[in-house]
Amino acid sequence: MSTKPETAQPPRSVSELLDRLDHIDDSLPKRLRQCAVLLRRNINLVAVSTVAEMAALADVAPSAFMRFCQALGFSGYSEMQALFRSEYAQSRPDYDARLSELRAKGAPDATNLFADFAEAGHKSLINFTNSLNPDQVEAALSLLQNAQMAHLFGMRRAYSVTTYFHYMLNKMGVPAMLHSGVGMVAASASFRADDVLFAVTYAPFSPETLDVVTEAKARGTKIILLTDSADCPVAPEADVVLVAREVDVEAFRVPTVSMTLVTTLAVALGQRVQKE
Amino acid sequence: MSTKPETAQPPRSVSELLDRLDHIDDSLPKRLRQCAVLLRRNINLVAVSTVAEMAALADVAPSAFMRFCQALGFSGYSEMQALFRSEYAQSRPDYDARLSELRAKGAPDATNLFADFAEAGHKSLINFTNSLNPDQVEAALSLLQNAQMAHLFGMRRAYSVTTYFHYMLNKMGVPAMLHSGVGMVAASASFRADDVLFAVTYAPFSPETLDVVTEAKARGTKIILLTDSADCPVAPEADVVLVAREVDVEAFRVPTVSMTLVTTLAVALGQRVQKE
DNA sequence: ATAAAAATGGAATATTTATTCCATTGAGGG
DNA sequence: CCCTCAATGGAATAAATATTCCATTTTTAT
Repeated sequence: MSTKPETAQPPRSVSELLDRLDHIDDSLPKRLRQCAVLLRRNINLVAVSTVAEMAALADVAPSAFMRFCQALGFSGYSEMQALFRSEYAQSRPDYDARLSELRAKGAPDATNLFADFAEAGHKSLINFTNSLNPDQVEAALSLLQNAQMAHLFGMRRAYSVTTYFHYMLNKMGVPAMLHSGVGMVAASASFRADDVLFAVTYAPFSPETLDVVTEAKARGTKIILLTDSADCPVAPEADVVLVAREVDVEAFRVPTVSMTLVTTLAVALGQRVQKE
Repeated sequence: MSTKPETAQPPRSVSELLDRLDHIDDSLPKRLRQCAVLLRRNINLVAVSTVAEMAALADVAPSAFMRFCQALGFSGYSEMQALFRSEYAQSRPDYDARLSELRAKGAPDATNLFADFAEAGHKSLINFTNSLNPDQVEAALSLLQNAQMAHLFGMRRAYSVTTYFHYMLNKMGVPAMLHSGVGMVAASASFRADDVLFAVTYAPFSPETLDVVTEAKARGTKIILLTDSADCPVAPEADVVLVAREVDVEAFRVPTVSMTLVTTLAVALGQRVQKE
């Protein structure tokens, strides 16, 4: 109400802050924009860094970063940092504590093991989120949506994933067929050119799945491949390759990312089918 | 090498710190033990709090907390905090940033959806870890270990879970039988008194699974029930009930916790079987 | 091309926060 | 019961950090 209240009230949450960032982004002078870019890319650092450190990362003088905070509506860096710190403290209320308690000597092996697998799950989800390519997901969705029928194929550990995908697709009203591979040598007999094959296989890749992909290719069926490594021998045959790498614990894995991805695909498809 | 080097070198990681905490815990004077307890329960706060705040939480003078840090081998609070800050900065390298980027307007729906499911997965794992009861897991393990045969039963969404459990148990060399429920009205015919039934069912509970549990009970077969609510009608019949609640997104769920739990059980069993 | 306005970086200052010191209290041993 | 030594809390000091100020540079408008 006095000088130049770019934005009168400070943001009350990190997401509110990011919104505000979107709005003023263009009207910002050079140095302050550098700060904005850095902040977007490193919001996680604010809670544990000093202005000087943030400024250095943004390649900007501390005073510039200071002005940036004020342009955002804060009284200064401290006020902004307080926001991040409180959100951080709330977001993991007692999880870390619980983990440390579990890992303390005295906790049974299995409990420790669960803690390890849970941690691996977190990391897997984080890694995948970081490397997620929206275009590929879109491509997979459009193949699935345009197909007459989705054939799901996966052996061994991959079978659970196709099983869940099948359940979800059914639920969403999307035509899908689950191939179990057992006693179904002729699975590929039903593949048609206007179908899509959703094949899941992890290293070491099961020969059955590789064969099915090859067969599908020959029949002109579109192919989506869900695997854990871009080195999968049939990757070149696929129209879309989705790579879901799971962090392991003593060489064992939970298909957390695959399950999450497959669920996402099914729900997204369901939404699109309904809109038609 | 001079005065009283309780512990010469400072811990180099948070887990190393916790180890050290275990060792010196007993020999600590009253106030310092308060600090130790508080630290165990709130390790997540160190990165974003001042000594004064930590001391207040521990109900201790700042100088006492200071001495506590030194007893742990640090030169002071700052050095200890630096450890937590660097681990924090590394653990979520750019995940928050990525999430905010994904959720920004402009990202495709499916990508946003994945971010939501990933977030739900994190929360589910955290919740379960927080409420995990080691005794129940131990009880389940001992039933599985002593059984002649483990019968796995689950319909619909639960089927993927039993499917994966079956795969893992096979891999670990534990005798297990997967019942699909389809065309197997007589599943329970094979239940024996020295077997165990591992039944999985989520609300709304499928009648087939409830029947199978009832039948198993009648035959004297031990029962482990994995479900998402303690209200499951057959919970009273079960010898062990494992409750895995999944956080949902628009009423849809990924069975992240169930898959993780089942994997844990299988691996833990495998380790025990090998040791025999 | 020039003046006015905005932006910038560095240095000075204020504030917060960590750390040390010491007088007082409390516990354990003879 | 007294002496000794460890432990404690509060106050004093030191260090780190945020914040402001201002001289200088850069941009913009005319």
